[in-house]
Amino acid sequence: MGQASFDLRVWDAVSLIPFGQLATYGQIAELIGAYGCARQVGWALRRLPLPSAVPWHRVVNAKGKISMSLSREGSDWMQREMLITEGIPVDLEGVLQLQQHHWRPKLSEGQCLELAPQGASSGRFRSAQDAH
DNA sequence: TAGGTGACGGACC
DNA sequence: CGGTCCGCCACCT
Repeated sequence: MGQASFDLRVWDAVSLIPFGQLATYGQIAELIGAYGCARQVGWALRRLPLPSAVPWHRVVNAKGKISMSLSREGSDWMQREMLITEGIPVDLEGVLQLQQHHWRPKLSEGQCLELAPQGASSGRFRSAQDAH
């Protein structure tokens, strides 16, 4: 059950990203109180059924690139198309101008999620180092 | 069951 | 800039 709620929290956070803006995997992890779990955010998005109303395409890696991978079976290229349609230029390597479109969530928005239930606490996510 | 592989990220060179 | 390592942990042999 734990994983399902983690996925929902990720999808909820991603849904907050405004049109035309971008967030990183790590940023989403931090937003839901799972600092350091960027990799799992990627898995949660991988589990998102497509097509979806969740703006999953607005999540890129911290290097300012779309994470390209054959294992994505084309969703990476779809992501590129969707971002371009939103007015965010992306080159053929998946590189984009993260700084110019980076979403800076307002404190109030983040608080809503940080206070959200952390699931039945399977103890899977570090808490000791959350003191970031 | 052990080991390899990532939709990650940060440190370091 | 690029490349390597490492911590992380879900998934898949």
